[in-house]
Amino acid sequence: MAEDQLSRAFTALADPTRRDIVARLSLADATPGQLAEPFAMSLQAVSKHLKVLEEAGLISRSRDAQRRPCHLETAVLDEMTAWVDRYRRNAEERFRRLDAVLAAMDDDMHDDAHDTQHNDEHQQDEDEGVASP
Amino acid sequence: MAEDQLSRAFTALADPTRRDIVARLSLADATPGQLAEPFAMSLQAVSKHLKVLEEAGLISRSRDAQRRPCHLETAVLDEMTAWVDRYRRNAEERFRRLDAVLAAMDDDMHDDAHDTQHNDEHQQDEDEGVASP
DNA sequence: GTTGTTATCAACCAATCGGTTGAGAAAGAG
DNA sequence: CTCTTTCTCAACCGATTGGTTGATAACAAC
Repeated sequence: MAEDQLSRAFTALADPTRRDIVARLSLADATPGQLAEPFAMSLQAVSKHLKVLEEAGLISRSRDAQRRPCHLETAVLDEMTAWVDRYRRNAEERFRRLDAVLAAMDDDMHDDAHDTQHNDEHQQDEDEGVASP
Repeated sequence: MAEDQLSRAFTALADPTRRDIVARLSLADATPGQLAEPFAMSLQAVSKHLKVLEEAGLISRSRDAQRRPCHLETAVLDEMTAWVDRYRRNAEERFRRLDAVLAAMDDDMHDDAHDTQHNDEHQQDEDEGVASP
């Protein structure tokens, strides 16, 4: 299964039922019973979904008599946007540089034959070590 | 399986191997062979991962002789951050209002007994309709 | 043509996922 | 105490996942 935090978080949000739960918890805390009500599935199934969300760190649960109200935690959501945004920015920065190179080549076409050395596809820093099997 | 775009995208990034591929593609386009090289798994396995990423709309593939260079697409990454950020903001805005209510209650303690009606947990707009089974 | 390289397709397999039902724990109400 | 409500745990089931190996397609090089 998904071993690390980020894998658990993405796995959790990969399910539309769980995304709907997160969407509703963003508006108000709710008990498993309240969360299960609009779905055409058993309370036990929703309970499993909540467990997945909790183990991903996306929600926390307190206690109120028999009830176990669920609360959305935003820290892991932050980590997710940070990850996605980092690589989106990497890519867009790369495209921006490529556009600049193409523009320079276009200039040379109209200008003269300069010795342009365009040097895209260079390596940068890297984290998230090579995935282990 | 994951039927909608967002589910496919989150599912795709739920796997550490695929996240590593995305990370490297954010720096430079690469062929399946180049992408498979650092992994301790077969080229066929990586080819499957690329198929998942492609069907999620996260990468596109062109053609160069036998090679099928992969290119990271940023549009779906944008949709993912948009989704996550929306509900993170919902939650944080809600917490901010709750803090305000608590501060007002604290004021009343020091002030006098006013007829404060604090009205959190109200409903807002909602999309992502109730998930179908 | 044949050979070599690159990548995908197909079939298989163990493990996981998302649901079910049934039993039981935990707490308030009579 | 018993009864009800709320929720979780356990066992089961079919479908999907993530890997494997083997065959094959597509193209370059010879």
